[in-house]
Amino acid sequence: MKEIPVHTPATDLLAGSALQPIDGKTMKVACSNCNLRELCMPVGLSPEELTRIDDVVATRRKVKRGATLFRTGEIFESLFAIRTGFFKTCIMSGDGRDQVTGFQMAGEIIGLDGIVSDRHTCDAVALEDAEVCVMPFNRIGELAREINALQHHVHRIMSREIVREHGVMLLLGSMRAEERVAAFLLNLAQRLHARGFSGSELVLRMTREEIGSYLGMKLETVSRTFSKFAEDGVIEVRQRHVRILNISALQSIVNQQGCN
Amino acid sequence: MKEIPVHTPATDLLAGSALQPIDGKTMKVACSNCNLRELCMPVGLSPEELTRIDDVVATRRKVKRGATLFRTGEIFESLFAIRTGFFKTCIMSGDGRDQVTGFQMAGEIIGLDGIVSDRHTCDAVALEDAEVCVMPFNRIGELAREINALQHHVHRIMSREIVREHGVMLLLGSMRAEERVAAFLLNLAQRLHARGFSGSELVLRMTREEIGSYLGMKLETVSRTFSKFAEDGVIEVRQRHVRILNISALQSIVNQQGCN
DNA sequence: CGACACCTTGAAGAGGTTCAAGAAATGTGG
DNA sequence: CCACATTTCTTGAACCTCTTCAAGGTGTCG
Repeated sequence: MKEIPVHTPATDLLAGSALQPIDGKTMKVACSNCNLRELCMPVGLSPEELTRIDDVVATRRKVKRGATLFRTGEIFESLFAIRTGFFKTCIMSGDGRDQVTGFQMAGEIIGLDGIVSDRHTCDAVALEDAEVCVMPFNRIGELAREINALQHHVHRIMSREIVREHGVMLLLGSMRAEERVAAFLLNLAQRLHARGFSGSELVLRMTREEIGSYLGMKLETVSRTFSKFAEDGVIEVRQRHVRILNISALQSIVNQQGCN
Repeated sequence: MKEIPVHTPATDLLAGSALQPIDGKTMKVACSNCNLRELCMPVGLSPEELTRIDDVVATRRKVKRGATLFRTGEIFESLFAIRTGFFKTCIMSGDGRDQVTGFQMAGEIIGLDGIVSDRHTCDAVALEDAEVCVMPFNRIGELAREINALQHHVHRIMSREIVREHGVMLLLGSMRAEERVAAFLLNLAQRLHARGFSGSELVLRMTREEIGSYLGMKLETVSRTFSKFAEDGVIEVRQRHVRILNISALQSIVNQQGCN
């Protein structure tokens, strides 16, 4: 794994404050030499463009485990790129029903839901200590007008989220419990793998209940399904540590056309 | 029964042809004097901007009932604004599972899913004879760079779709059958009402099976639920004609916190 | 008018939920 | 650092909702 010039993390002091490099250079928030750049920013930019892109990130912000990055109803001003940590987003219907709409990890962008109404429409909760890049949306807009690649990138990110949600609808609408869990594990593994982690050794950052909410099933069913997979030798489960022993078995579970 | 405001249909002659104003003025495809403009285009534009926006629409296209506007895998080039008619979008997983991801009506935009990969990732099927405005995406991009309101509008449309899908996830993930159907009917009624139709007199353009796919349940369950609502005097059903008799009853069904 | 697609309804069955209890991990405060 | 409280996870058993299978009815279109 490529070693990265570690950015001195924005100190807690800086967190949440706007646009105040503490000592001019070393603390400067910069996409241009961020190791996650390829995940959250467009590729193939000219050096000048790259430098300008740095201006998209106004500041960084730390979020402690259990704290919210933003909450339903709050004014939307910025998108957030996750640098480290793990989030869930969830919406709550009037009657107190809760639905996890996604789990997000390093390099992913959250906050897109807030654009339409200038207010956030879901909560973003850190499932482990996290740090995000704060990207004021109007600044993104300005730059996107000048840098074609950035404009297209913003469109692609939003489109990607739409497509992802189509996949979730397929999962929720037509898969049975075992298929859902298998698909969930495969998806997590694939995303972690893309970030340089093991593709078979997962540490779940969320509870069974949160998984269940996301997958549209009860926590007991999630637990039972894990146990079943473990009995079948497909995975190994010790609390939140999951090891995938037979990835193709998982894949065929997903594809086995359960209910129609 | 209120008589429905019929939109002056674009003549058959123009339909489908590319960019060929038949007599210079009257046939010109134009957003600036389209009665659906407020639904699919930004408001508050200057007259000049309005004129330029007309260039977004390259042409119109008619789609017969049952035909597809686009299909999974096809190259993505344009977004489509629905002028008349009714569509469903659906994805198909590798193993042949089918999932309806949405129903779209006049003034709504389809094709956003294709941006991320330059290919469509779902099928759009007309459920009744339809006509759409074809808006080449690169042209939208160019104009958005110059007209701030358009840029923001594009972002809002995509964000709105993301938020809509969050709602579907809530529905699929946490509602029971009766709640889903009630929510579905209310949503349809509300959207039709916003377009000047009756908010209580619906004509369903889709089959029970398509409703079921969208709501994650079997067609028989959809049918049974309709019957149940009818018995309870909440709606009246005659095939695809549904009349909402007690809208607040429907609303309380949705909010009655079924399973958690 | 007849073929076909669509819708309704019943009865049996399965998958997932609910309720409950106990075990394992995690965090807290003394 | 240990004991205790709390949260999280697992597992069992009964129950319920929705599905499945089946048959008949209704509407529509060539």
